[in-house]
Amino acid sequence: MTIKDLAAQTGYSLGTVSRVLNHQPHVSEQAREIILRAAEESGFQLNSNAKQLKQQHGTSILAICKSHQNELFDELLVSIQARIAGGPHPLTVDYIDENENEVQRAVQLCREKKPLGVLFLGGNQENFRKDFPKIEQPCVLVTSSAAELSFDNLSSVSSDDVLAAKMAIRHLVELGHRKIVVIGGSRQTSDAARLRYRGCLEAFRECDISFDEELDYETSRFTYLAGYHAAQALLERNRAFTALFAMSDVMAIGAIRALNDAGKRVPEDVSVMGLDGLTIGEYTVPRLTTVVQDVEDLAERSLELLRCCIEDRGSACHEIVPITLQSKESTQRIR
Amino acid sequence: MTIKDLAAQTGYSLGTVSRVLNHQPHVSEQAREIILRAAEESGFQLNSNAKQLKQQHGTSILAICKSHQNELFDELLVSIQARIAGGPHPLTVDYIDENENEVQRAVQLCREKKPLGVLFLGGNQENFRKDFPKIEQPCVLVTSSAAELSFDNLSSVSSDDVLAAKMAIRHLVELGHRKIVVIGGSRQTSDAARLRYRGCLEAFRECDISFDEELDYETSRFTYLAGYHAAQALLERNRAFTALFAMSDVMAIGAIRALNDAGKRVPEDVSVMGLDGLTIGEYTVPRLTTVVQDVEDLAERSLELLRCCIEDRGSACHEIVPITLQSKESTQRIR
DNA sequence: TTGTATGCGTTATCAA
DNA sequence: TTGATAACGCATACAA
Repeated sequence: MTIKDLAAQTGYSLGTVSRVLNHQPHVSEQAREIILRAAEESGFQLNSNAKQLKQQHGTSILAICKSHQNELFDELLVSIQARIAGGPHPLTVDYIDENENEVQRAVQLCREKKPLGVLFLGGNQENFRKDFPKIEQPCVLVTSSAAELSFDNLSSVSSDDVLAAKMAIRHLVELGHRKIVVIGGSRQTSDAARLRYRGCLEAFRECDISFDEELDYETSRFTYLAGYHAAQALLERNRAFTALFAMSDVMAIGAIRALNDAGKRVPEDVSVMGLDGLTIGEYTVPRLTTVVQDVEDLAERSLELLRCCIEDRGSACHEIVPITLQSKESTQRIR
Repeated sequence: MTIKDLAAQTGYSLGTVSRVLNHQPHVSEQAREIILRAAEESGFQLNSNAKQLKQQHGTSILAICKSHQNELFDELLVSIQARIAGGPHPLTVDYIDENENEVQRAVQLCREKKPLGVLFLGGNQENFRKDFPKIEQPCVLVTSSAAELSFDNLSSVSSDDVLAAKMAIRHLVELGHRKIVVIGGSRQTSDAARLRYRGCLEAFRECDISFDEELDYETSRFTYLAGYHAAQALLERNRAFTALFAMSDVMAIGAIRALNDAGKRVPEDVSVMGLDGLTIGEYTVPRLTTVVQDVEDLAERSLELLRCCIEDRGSACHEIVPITLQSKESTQRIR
């Protein structure tokens, strides 16, 4: 079934059918009605390959999701999908491993599929610096800032990672904790981890609290299991900490489980803080105290920035969305 | 950059360049080498729209994921993506709401994108019965059986839902529980919910346990929050139950939180069982006793069935993957 | 082994 | 307002 068939069927020409199907003007009401009805009845769909070949660009928005493990990205995707659903620009999601190069992948997909724009869920500055110039489409880096990169087709929407970590540490300090350990991502491969680590150090200095970068910090991947192991490693060092800050909720939940298994109660023996504000954190026992990145905000602003670049040819800009500390049950004042 | 440019650049003709790029025989080693190198250097990518327009079919596998909320599907997607990555058939994921008609959506996407095959993550028999005949591509329904539908291009890979629910109830009964309540999905819209409900009833009858379909059952969506509310509703009825079975881990985790908030301890006061075997269940406090659907198995068999239909033109078949009961900490023998 | 020519389904330009 | 026609980039049948 092609528009040619539809033309033959309705007695109109190819051109008229195409115009009707694209909601263009200069078509008689009668033609519009007849053709639309015929299309409806036969369940006709334009062939997007032909359409896009002709138009030299696709119609979809591409989302490249780095590490499906990070549940924050899942929640972001839900929100993005919900906003985009029903609209003219379907979302295509491409998942890649934490270790793959998201920018190279994007370069390939852009050449191949010519999407209208690209959303990067997570990403590494180094990769962008090297390969991003090959991309022409408007892009938005989500959850990480691209301000320093200053490409004119790369916007970004992120939280202030330094501040987020600072807020977490400060909260623990305000509760009277002075012996605090930290679980975080690899500072080499994750921008977020690097910035949050900096936030921790600044907060410690600010509050005049000692922190041994070797003994009080443990590197972990962003998974429950890695968080679990990291907490175990910290326990084995016998640093007698009263509080633990994990750079992501997933790690924090893994850590709480490890503490429990080691006979420590949370929050009575150890206060635990997370960062992200995942839904699951509201249902754990105890509920997780965390610094919330507003998923709805991130999704909304990302799409708005992308839309603005695509439709209005606006130029790149970099937004920081506000974060909030949500004090729940996994932290308490030291006795 | 098109193969025309590449032809001009290397001095060969369009046809030769195309043959090289498609790894066809009847090309001299020299031509192959020169053209491949030129393509490499310029980072050339075939235009997939033109290619697919010509070939009359796409190259990708389409996954339609119903309800992103269900974390089991997320885990499945990770596993599927991992298996498919790097292969010749990229995965395109399309998320739709729990209430949308996945088959109509598939019909549209199949006409438009002509994928090689379709994976349905979740689905409703009714929808298939009505609209599936419009689809020509080989498809696999994952997590739900399509045996009764008997379309010759629709395979399925699923767990035995009736048995899974039976195993859960039996386990609780073996621990001495006789007052058991159940949280489940809507039996109208979810096949899994309907079958699991049947399993519950059979187990109750088998064990000669009374179960009031009105008072001991609560319908819930497959989310933490809905599980939470469902448990609250059950508590308010004062049925004095000692065990609760939730038809999904997500609901179970929500229910545990509600029980805690109501001052009930799990498992001391109430034993709770889930179903799915999500990763998060290993990290909750207490760890969740559950009936595990093997995600790796489901993913592996689904892709294999699809591959077999696509490449070897095999016919549809319906597999059941084994499930296992994993007894953890959220259930205990009644005192 | 290589080159040439045709058509895939659409959009867009131009003439009617 | 409509219809004819030329491209879009590629695969492929056929000719050389």
